[in-house]
Amino acid sequence: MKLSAGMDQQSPEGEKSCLNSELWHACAGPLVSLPAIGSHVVYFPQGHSEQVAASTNKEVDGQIPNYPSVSPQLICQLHNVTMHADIETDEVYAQMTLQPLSPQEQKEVFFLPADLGAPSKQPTNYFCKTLTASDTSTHGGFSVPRRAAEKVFPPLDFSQQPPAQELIARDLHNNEWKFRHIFRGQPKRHLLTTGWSVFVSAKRLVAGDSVLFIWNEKNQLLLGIRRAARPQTVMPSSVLSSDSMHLGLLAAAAHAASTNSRFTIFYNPRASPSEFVISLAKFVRAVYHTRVSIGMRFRMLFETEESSVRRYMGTITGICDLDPARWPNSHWRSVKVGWDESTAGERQPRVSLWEIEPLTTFPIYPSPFSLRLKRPWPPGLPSFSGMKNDEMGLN
Amino acid sequence: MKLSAGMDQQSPEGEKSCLNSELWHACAGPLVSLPAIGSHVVYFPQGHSEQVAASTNKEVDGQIPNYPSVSPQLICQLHNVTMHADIETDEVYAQMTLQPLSPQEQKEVFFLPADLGAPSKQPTNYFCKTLTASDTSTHGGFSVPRRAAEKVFPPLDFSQQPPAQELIARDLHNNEWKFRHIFRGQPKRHLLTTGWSVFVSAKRLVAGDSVLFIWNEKNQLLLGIRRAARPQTVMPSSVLSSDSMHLGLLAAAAHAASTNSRFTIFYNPRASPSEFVISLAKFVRAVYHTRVSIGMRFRMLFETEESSVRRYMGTITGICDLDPARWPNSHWRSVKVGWDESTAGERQPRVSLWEIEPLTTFPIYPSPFSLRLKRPWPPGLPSFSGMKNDEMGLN
DNA sequence: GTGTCGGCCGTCTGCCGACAA
DNA sequence: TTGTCGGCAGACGGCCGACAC
Repeated sequence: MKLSAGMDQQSPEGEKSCLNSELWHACAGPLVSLPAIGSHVVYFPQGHSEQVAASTNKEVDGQIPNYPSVSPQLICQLHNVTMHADIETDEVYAQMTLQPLSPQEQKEVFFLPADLGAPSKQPTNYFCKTLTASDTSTHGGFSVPRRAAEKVFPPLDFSQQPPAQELIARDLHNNEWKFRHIFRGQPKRHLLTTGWSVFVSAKRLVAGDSVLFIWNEKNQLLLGIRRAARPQTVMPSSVLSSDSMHLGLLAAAAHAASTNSRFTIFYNPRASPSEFVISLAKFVRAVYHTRVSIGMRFRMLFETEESSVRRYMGTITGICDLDPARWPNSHWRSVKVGWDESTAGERQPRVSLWEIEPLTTFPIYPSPFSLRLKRPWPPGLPSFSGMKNDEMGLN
Repeated sequence: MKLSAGMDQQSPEGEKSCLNSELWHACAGPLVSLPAIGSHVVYFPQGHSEQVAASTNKEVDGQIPNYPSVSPQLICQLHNVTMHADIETDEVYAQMTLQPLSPQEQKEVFFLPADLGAPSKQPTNYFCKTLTASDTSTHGGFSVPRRAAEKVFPPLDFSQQPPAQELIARDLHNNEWKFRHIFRGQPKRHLLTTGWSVFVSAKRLVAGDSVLFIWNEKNQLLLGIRRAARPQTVMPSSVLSSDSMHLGLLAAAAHAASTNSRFTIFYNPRASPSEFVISLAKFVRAVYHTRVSIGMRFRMLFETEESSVRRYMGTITGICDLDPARWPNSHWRSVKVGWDESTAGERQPRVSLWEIEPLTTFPIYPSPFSLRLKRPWPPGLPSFSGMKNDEMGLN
């Protein structure tokens, strides 16, 4: 497939471009938000590198230089965002086309009105169930939790005995799946029978994976899957060494930054430890309009098993560079934290400023951008490098 | 998985390092040879790039610069070669650790004795069959070609009626597969029955794929597969954009060349259009000890359906750079050719010198290295760049 | 309210030789 | 010589309520 021109990367052949946004976001999870097309964003090569490391099961090697040297945060215009799903696995990912701003453009953009955007809406009429051994066995069908069936599926005609109907659901690839929905048994329960096992084997679902049904406002039934985090699920690519991949993303960013040209990245919400393309407004608010200090308490959102959110509390224990040698003066995971709950071993010991809500006794930013920047841009610097300590009063 | 140190990349966790070499080579095909560990090789970033393009279904974009600039051919020491097979697909690939030589080392290596190496031996007791619709259907078993069964399988005890035995074969991952081998029917034929369908579904084989049985010298039965070239089989990676991958391999080679440090590449014999790591001896012989010109006739080896080799004839129609802008003075696919047979549309219009056997009326190199190099190395140049025209008397 | 099981059909897997290419 | 088929027997898929947690 020969492409016309430019560094934009098209979807693979045959991929539907009209992928259902609601379903994509439901599969991606409640915490994932994609910045708006045309908006300004901050891109973190370190975070991108973490995603590659997670995808290849390979940490960044100590001997890979930051080569060629790239700023730890690039302000870009987001020219395009497209939602995709892997044909084989249904894994959701987004493709973004970014264009680094010139130093002049970076100065100007700081005075534009804030574009905080709307957080992505999770669908309201949906449910998500983790599959049991019985659900995935060939011996039977799928047991639908009662509240879920009543909320999400069309009502059954209870004059029939037993009440039953055919459900037609569409997945991320717009494929159609038909299920017999029946209410039977003693005690009575909702079941999906005929059609269910075809779906399970086609998607290669196993106990522990989750399925997700949405009843949208157009009265369509949508169907997504989320695979359980299996330790061995991500295979190292046999295409390119992980070292080359890390160098590749750095080189792509460096080349784009030096020529102010576009480059393309993929964001895998469920594979990546953290979002690494952040809306500029969110970044500015967190980094320049929020005062944090060691000992400060904060809250942070996490996703639950059932695809909803809950807050965990913690305390800031330090503020310093994650990787002082290769990424000095980076805001990426610059905050060291301790978590209140004892199961905290699963939560990362370092977070970025825009991921947390510091708890203060007084509102320090009554409305966005009501506080002026003392110094909107360091005169001599083309990027954020070196700005952190000056602006935040740290150290 | 945290690695100890260095830029060497280890196998994914759990991968057997003692992968059977015979079986790997049989799956890779008769034309694939891996240079010996410790030997000197020439690495072609262009060829590596072609492999990435083939794996991502994405041509190299015209706007990707050769960035940072790399020599089109790097002389390296081959520190390590390991054979691998993809856990999901059984696709064979090799991982190589290469270290570019310093300019001084490059000069010295030209005067070392030639190491032409032995071509990789294909096993003798083996057969390869393309699966029919009946072979892959759930309705029956596998029909073993008579000559194949008699040559490769242990002899049956014909005193039984019908004669039958259990065969145990091991695949690339050293997994065991059991088959009932029976000689029955009217007319009599060899069949694999019980166990066959488990294998077909586990490996997801379809009609058109091939299986390969080897009876080795340790009296073990080995079993490999080769999938048919399906147009849509290679998915674009959702990990890294293909542009970044191309930049990554160039950056990795450039960094290694500038620091004389090791780097790691993957070679997929059945995905890559051509080998891009060539033994130095083969390269030197083809480029400096063979005289070719436009109009010259040549032969070239190709693999057949049945995993043997045959020669096609052609005529040299031109000798020039494949990509003069980004890769000037490269020997990669520098020879334009026309093929004798009318089905020639499937064979590439450009080949490299070491892939062909020019037909001459007199032997121009009675024994390797009997001709001295007029000028072993261009004094001012650290690499092969600019050498081609001088040394070969072209243009 | 829901996960798993025994029971019980019905369909499809899978082994056989027939037959033809 | 070997690819495909009809025939047939048995295994397993898949629908049901029972039962327990």
